[in-house]
Amino acid sequence: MSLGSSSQNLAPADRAPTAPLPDELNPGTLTELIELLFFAYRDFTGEVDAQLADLSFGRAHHRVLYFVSRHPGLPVAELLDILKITKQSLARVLKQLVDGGFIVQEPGTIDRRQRLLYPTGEGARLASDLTELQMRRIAVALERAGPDAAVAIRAFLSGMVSPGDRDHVDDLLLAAAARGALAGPDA
Amino acid sequence: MSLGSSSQNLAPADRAPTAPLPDELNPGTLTELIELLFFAYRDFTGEVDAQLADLSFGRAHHRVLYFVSRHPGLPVAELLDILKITKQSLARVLKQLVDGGFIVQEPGTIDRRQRLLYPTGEGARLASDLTELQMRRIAVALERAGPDAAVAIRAFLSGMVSPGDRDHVDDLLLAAAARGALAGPDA
DNA sequence: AAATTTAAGTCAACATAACTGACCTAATTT
DNA sequence: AAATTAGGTCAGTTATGTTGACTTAAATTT
Repeated sequence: MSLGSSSQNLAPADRAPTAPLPDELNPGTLTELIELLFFAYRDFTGEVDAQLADLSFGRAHHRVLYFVSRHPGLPVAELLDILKITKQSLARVLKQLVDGGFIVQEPGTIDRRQRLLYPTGEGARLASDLTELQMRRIAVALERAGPDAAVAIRAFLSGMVSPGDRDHVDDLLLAAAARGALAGPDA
Repeated sequence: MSLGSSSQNLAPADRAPTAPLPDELNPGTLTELIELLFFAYRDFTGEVDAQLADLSFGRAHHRVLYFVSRHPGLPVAELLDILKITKQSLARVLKQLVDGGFIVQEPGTIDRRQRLLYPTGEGARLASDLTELQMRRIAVALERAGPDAAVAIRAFLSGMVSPGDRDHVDDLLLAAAARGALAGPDA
């Protein structure tokens, strides 16, 4: 439409009667959210990356360990679909986690071709430690947003997921919630 | 709406009198937000990555082009601080953007050691195209969250930034808003 | 029962984006 | 004049991803 960045108080002339979208959806607000998302994610992952560097693991290991701990019994194909990487990429990282004793692979009982992934005790403990760091950060952010905002924030983040994958993601979350996996530090 | 497991309407029995922290800060909610953040960011960046692959550019190029377009005249040191990478890492990517005619470097007028980074016309156009994709995605997500939530979401994302950097990030956003840079698709 | 498909693993080569460490130039500050 | 700072550069390394080709074993289809 028109507006430069935020809203009013420019030359009032060319502002005209065009006000079709709610003020919160103007480019200035959207651009700020884009930028904040970058900074938020940079630090959200950076903290955990730093922790993992001590174990000579990287972000890729964390992602695998996280999803396996959160969804124990996850088949490899499902993990690939979540991470959107190739199985060759996964293989190296997964092997290191298995060799290190953080994850075990069990043949599936209904389909014995599958390798279902489970965290070991140590794997679960490590995952829980890292997740606790991230939960703390989220809790801080949530307090600043006002805890009432949690529902809206969840809707926002879910809305960022590509439509073709949104149902899948929601299913995953539902399944995990029903299972009560990785309940957290107090579990 | 979408919510996995939000709150009420479970068996009312085992809900008990333990409510020390606000219901929204329980581990289940925090873990869901962790997970949604991963999926949201995965797709938020994935869409743009796919676009850039056609130009044989990657996410690193996008980040540089984005910040230079959003903050024209950015000194190299400031960009390094934003991206939290080394200057050797930046060098390769920046060179490709300069060689490709997307970014120019001007010596600073007050401090002639500095190289201030500016987008070219083509650079600004490309940045704007990519940003428009991301704005659309954010707008969709914001509608699902309810546009009133924009303020809370901004507070949330800002709260995710590490405390030592939060003021710096807020300053950056303020400066850009005042400048009105990268006005959007119509600019 | 044989043929096909699927889940997973593996080997090899390669690309990108980060890293460390050492060193250089030019401009500014002390 | 000396020291510091902004930026650039060369060389080597690591982490994480990619294609493509091929294998095995289990399930499914014909």
